[in-house]
Amino acid sequence: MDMDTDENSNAKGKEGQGKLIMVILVGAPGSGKSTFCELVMGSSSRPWVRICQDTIGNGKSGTRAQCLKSATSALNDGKSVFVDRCNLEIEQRADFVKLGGPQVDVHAVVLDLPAQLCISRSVKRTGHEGNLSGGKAAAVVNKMLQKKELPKLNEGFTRITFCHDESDVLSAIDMYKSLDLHNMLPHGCFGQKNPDKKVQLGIMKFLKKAENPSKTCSSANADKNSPTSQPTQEKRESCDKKEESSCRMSRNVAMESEKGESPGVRSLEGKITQSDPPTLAFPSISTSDFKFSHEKAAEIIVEKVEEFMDKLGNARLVLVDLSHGSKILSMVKAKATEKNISSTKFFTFVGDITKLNSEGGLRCNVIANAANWRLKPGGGGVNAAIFSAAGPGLEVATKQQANSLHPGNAVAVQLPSTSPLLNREGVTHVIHVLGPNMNPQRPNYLNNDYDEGCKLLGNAYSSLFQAFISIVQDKYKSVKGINECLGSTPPEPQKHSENSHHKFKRENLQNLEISKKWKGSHNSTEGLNQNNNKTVPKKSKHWGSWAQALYDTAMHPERHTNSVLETSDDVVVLYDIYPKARKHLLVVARHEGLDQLADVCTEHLPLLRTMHAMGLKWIHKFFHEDAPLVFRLGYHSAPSMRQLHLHVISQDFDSTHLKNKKHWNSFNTDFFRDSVTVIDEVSSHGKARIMDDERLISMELRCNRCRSAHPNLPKLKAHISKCQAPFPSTLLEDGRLVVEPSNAPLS
DNA sequence: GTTCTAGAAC
DNA sequence: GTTCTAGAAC
Repeated sequence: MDMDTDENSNAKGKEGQGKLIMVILVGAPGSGKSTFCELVMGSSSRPWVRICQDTIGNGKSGTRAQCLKSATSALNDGKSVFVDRCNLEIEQRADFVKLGGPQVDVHAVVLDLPAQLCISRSVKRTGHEGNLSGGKAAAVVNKMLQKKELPKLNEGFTRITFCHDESDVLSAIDMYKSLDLHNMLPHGCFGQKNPDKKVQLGIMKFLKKAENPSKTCSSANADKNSPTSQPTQEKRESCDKKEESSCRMSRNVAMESEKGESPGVRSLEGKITQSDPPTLAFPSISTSDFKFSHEKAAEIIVEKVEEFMDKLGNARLVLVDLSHGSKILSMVKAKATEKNISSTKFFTFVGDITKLNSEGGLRCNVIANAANWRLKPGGGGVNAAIFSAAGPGLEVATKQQANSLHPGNAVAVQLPSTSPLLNREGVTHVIHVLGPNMNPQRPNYLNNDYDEGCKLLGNAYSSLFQAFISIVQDKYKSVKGINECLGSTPPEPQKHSENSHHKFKRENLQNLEISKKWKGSHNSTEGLNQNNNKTVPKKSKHWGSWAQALYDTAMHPERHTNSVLETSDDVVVLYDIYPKARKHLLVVARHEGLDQLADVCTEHLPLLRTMHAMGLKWIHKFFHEDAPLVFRLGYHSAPSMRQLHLHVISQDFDSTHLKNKKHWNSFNTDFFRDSVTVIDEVSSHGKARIMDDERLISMELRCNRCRSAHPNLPKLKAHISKCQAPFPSTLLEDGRLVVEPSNAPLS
């Protein structure tokens, strides 16, 4: 977070000279709003008035209207104003924002501190005016945080400062303290950590979070910055003040909990703080539904844990299992003891991985999920439990990272700010891991090939632990979107951006994350992409001579009468000369300059609909003349041939021209953009989503019906010629698959 | 987009 | 030895 007040205030000082400031504090009870105001007002040369809804009612509870009135009159008196109320929802702050104008800058200061901390402060609070104390505090804070809507500039704020921890808060206090009557703070968004993902997609930008200057300017506070950290230490080491004792404590925690004794409700006592060591809780991978040998798995777990010991720093790994009699836990524990692995850094724990904090008193900022290859909720066991506990946001956030996972890989997903798993359990990331499968009933069955299986399981744990270490090493290394903050000056934007970008790319590859890009045509976006994300291809693409055939046909259909089936003002229809299925034709747009899907925007919607309708018309012709076929209509994310063309292709893929992986995957992964989806996306976002990641094309070969994997193309082709499984449900939705009416429903 | 072909994988 | 993939050239 940029708290570089000297430089910024000098630079912008003149701009808003003499203006008043209204600071709308945003934060749950116990987040420190009142303290913030008091500390600023205690030593500021600018006249401030604090409007506090808790006190304004003179004993009764105050109202928003009273606060508004009071704020207005303070501003009229030439005073700057703190609006000291929770203001967590847009609606709650809207009327205050309206008071801004030429004479008044409206700022938000967001005290987005850990829920646990707010709760513990609220519980302990005695002299607070709001009288929110006692056991109800936790419930109230949690409820309020569920509704939290982080402020955005487009609500009318000129500046938003996000504070995520004590040191952010102290820096922000210093910054506001330093304001006299004349200087102002630069406009924009500062310190945001969890941008709105939906918006982020549109203008994704990888940006290193700038070094936090507060670390230097308030270093004196940093050490004692832990009124929050003290209780934990005291609690954990209550029987012995010495360092070594914490090892024993940790071991005790593990051992005791396995006997069913809860270590306590630390969350409500405020014992859980940011100073808790970073902890990864993970289930045993592959030993449950995937029926992997427990003995072999235990061996691998301990081996991998040992391998990562030195890289952990103060971080911890915890193997979690729901059951008390867990065979895998006792095996792992025995082997770990045998190998003298530090029980501070690694221990086992019995409990529900989605309730480790609230029920087990074990704070884990990262948990691993034994995911399925599709990274979807459901199934059962840990996967179902984690997706359910995390709320729908996890699926959305996961989708933004990857569509699928190969055995042996892991992908880390940051939980959205609304996730109950984050707010209740303090889990910031879920790392999905896919292990090897020894269950013939499940995908990627290894047929008891334990050579391969052990290798994959080892890889799975390596990927998991590495992903965890990456999260710990730099919690700000994650993608930072800038959404509405565009146009504002990001704090020290160039300082580390390139470095972190490379790091991020490395991680991406390692984790097999598949990035989804919206190739925007907004100027601002392109500028950013060019500067900061070199992986986004430029809009203008060079087309080889062999790529011009469709363009030529579209522009001069009269020269191609032998191949063209139909011509209209907008499109030409022709058979693909190298059909990849029994029926494969192309509907080619005739608009000059419309080379590919990436060039399509809102103005082309009518054209897209025309192309789709033309495709359907021809499909219906085939229905009358051929064996029952199923069709799909769509575009390649990155076509080889110039000129926008819609593929209309039957789903048998029975063709000698289908010869390689690219042929298959270009029609059977997300690289293929369904026409229906494209029209939806262009309608709602103005652009279609482009998925031209090479990894999609090199993905394993999977049957388009039963999704079984096959080692090479001939084997896949042999399989699909026989497979009669129903198509995946996602394809059956919204008319992506076109089936002859008499032949429906598919099953 | 395809064809050709070296060499990896079986 | 044969099958299959993947990169270069067009």
